[in-house]
Amino acid sequence: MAAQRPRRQPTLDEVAERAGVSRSAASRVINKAPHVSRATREAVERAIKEMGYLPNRTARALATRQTGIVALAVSHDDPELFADPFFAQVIVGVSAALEETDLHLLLCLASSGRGRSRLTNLLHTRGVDGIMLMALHGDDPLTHIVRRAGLPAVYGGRPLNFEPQWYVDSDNLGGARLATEYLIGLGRTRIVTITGPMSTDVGRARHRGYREAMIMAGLTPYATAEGDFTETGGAAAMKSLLDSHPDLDAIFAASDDTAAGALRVLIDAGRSVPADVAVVGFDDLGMAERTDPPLTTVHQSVQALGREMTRMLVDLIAGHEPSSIILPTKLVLRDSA
Amino acid sequence: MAAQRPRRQPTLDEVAERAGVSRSAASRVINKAPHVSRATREAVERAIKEMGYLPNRTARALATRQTGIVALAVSHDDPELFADPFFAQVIVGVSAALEETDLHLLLCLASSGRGRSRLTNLLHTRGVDGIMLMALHGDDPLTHIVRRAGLPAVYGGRPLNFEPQWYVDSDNLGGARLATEYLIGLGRTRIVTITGPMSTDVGRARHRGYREAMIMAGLTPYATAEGDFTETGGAAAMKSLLDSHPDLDAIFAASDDTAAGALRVLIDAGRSVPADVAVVGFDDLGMAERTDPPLTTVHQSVQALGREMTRMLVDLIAGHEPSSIILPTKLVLRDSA
DNA sequence: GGTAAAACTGGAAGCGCTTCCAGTGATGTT
DNA sequence: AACATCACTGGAAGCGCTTCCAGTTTTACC
Repeated sequence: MAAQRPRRQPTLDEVAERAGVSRSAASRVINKAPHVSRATREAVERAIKEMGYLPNRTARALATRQTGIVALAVSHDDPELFADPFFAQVIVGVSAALEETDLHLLLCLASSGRGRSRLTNLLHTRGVDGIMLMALHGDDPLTHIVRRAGLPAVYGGRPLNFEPQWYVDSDNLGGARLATEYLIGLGRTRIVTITGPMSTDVGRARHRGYREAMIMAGLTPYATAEGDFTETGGAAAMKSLLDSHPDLDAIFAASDDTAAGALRVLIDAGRSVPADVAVVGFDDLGMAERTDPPLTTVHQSVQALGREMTRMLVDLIAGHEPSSIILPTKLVLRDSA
Repeated sequence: MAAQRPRRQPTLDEVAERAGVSRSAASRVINKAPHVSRATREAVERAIKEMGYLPNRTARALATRQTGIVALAVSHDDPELFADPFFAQVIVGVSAALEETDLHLLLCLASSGRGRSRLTNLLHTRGVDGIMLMALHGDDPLTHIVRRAGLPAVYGGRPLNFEPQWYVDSDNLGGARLATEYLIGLGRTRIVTITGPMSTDVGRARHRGYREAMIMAGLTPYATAEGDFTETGGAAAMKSLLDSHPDLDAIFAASDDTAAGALRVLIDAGRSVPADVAVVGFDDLGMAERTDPPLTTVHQSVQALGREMTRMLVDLIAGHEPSSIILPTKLVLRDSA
């Protein structure tokens, strides 16, 4: 048995006929437009209720040139990246914000070439009213496509190469500085950092925060190893740092995963945390509570990121002029520092 | 400065005019319909290329009554549930499958009442061509709505109250049996289980698998405590089991989070794992590798779940008659048992 | 009571596409 | 040579809604 044939939804014409008014009148009451007499409105409302009428989205979209859908695009070569809890949090934030509107969320994991061209097509064919972009790599062609499509667009996090007109970002620089200053305040001086990929803005900003804090405190940045935000990357970096600077006494890791990897290596090397080596991470997306010892880390509010991106996009679509936002980060003290 | 005005996309009429043919002819070549002469096709194709024409999605949707969008709905009261890595994996699977089609994914976190009514509206207004439903609680009104809307629908996991016509599910029963049999094979006899919520089908199926394995082996199910799939829930259940059955020698936990909580309590209570107590979890979504000791667990392929749901829905939309699927689970041996 | 302005109304023209249909010319069959 | 058949074509009628506009009624005000 196939899906049961739905009984056809009534159309506006039918509603109008039943209410004994013209289609335009009916349309006006549905859209709460002015110039509708009380009698007309009530007749139409009654007919709507009786017939269970709901306006057809597509038809309305065609007439108004508004789809009522916004896209969230995660453009990254590795589809598994999406498994990072970061995105789930973004989506929770986005959804919460959309719930206060009439917009729906279209999710686009544009990893492959095909995925990207599908997204491009979606934009060019006016399949959505606006787009939120995340995790672009530096010279993502999507950037140009979005521009050329002239579609309202907001960025989550800044791409490396250019400053988008509208973006929401966490205060990575400030957070990194905060973390490093805290380590300095603890009396540590041989503070090293494991960065994220230097090919990303996040990676660079968090590194820069570390350097600035060190220099402002009159210390020299003790050592740097590049990680990739992953646990294994963190472990590898930790090993090489331990080799080259065995006397290090604190670490600022650019992500909690990185920190977790570092932590493991440190323990294995017989260092006690935080007594011998203090460790601070970045993100605070759950993982930080589950390391051993629990991780002191810089908290960023990812749901807020999603929420603010959405609000910004909604504003943009409504024709307003929002301004970009940087969300504060804060230090969360646990046991690793 | 507002988003730059996009230069208007050319329409089919304009393409037809440029190619010197009628609109219907142009439409035919775009849709690769028959009855198009070579000359016509080439003229139209040239015009399309020259003008950079792309058919307007909405207009096409109105004419064909197909939106080219499918929904994935997560209907659950707690929006945070979505943060569970499970859903990210589902989405990766869904996206991969959709990439081979011309469909896009609309994601609907229908937690609040408002969220649900927005979803309802989306369905009734024919905003999507089909829907995948997940995480419904027993008597979710969505079920009826979907039915009434007569929309192609597939379920991810079975709801408690009824067997949907089309669903994809992991073999929870079989997995639980596998886990328990393994513990039995280890020579354990005082095997307890911490279940998921008994108000869910997953919870019940995994419990039933445990009981069946025990009974088939001639053992009596030693003790059961109800958990809620979370780490804290697992810890609480573990405590009470340890109280009432201090001599237990193995645990089948209905999820890895549950197992992690149990593990913590066991270690704190001075039991060694797996020597004193063997522990097996369920899910294998990353967490299992990070517990101490790493968790022996039942692996379910969540990406496959997403992928198969999608394929099933696509089939359904195409008018075919797919059949429901149960995906095998398998035991992954690590150190906890 | 007369006028100007305002409120209301329905007809009609879109939005950009698909698809049915009747008509044309080309091809094939006896 | 007459006929049926087929591929092709463009006109026209949708899909279900919004919105402009011109006309009609009401209201407000002197």
